[in-house]
Amino acid sequence: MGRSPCCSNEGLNRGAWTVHEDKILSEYIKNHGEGRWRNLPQKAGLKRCGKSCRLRWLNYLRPDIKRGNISPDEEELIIRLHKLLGNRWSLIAGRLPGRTDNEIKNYWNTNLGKKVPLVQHLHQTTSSNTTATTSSNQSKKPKTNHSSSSPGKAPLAEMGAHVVRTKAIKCSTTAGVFLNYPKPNRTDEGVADHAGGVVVPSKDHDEDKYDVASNCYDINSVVQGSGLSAFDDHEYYVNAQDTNLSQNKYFVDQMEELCLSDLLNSDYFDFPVHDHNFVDTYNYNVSTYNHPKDEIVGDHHDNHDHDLLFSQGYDWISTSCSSMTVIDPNVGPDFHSNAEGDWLAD
DNA sequence: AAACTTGACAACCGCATCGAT
DNA sequence: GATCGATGCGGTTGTCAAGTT
Repeated sequence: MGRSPCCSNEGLNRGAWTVHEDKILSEYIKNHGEGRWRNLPQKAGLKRCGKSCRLRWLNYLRPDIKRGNISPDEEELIIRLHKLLGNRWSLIAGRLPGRTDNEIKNYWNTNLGKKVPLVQHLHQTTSSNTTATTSSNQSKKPKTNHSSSSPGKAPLAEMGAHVVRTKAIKCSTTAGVFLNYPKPNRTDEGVADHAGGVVVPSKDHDEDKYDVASNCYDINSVVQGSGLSAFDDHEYYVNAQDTNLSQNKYFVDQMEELCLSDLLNSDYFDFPVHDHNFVDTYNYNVSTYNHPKDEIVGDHHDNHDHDLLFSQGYDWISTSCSSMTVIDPNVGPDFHSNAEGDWLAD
């Protein structure tokens, strides 16, 4: 019944790794590379389960691990990313070069989970009164006792934090909703930059993805269910190797300014327009946004500054326009949003 | 100084997802 | 399309050091 454990525990070491074990593992991976974790212990001569080896390598032995205290900048970024992404530790870690998901998770649980509710509360009480009413009731709840092991969960819910709710699906196929990326105006010449738009599910096709209980929308299921090409987080917007803190902060700024989750959590059902002209605009732009490993976009360009987005967009848009509402501030006439960034205003 | 509490972090576990067949 | 092994993710637990009583 059920699946068998990844490895038999018989005769295997558990608990803290010794220096000797670390050395064996490091040497083995240096010579043979990562992967094939299940067979690795046997081949390397370690009495550990493959999972344990993988974890040890990823969280501790990897050469690019950044050691030392979390800087204030990193802390701020963690807080903001957590507000946007929730407990998607691997995604958050992807924006913090050299940090591991485990490290960030631990840091959150022991530090930020306790102090962030206070910070967010202060921010919320001084910000404009545009948040959804569903969160306001929750924010008035007295602070409850939280398990020490997961202090980050309840405060977010109580604060009505605007988390993009997603399934705990693998990072490599996590869907993204991207805001404010450069994309073209349609002009006589063809392409010019302006503020980006938002892609949201359409009511007709994706209503079932809406979680009424939590007043959230399951972005992943929307994208997957719509037959869309999902974005590759690692490559598109969580590539630690290609990013730095300031870039990542910019990324978060863009997300926050437009209150992504407000939009998703609120009244997008009322958005009226299926703008196929805009879809055409995107298609027009596809070749501008290239990705190193992109095989969908035929043309290749040097511009990797924008490889955050749309290298798979061609397929994404062209195959799914019938089930998507594409919102563009410069195209659609009558958009409304709760978002504080009011480019969707009348 | 001993007992107890708390914090920090490493490690484990179960499950979801991917990708090959 | 179904199955299964490999992998990755997030929640949870275990352990130890530091701080407090």
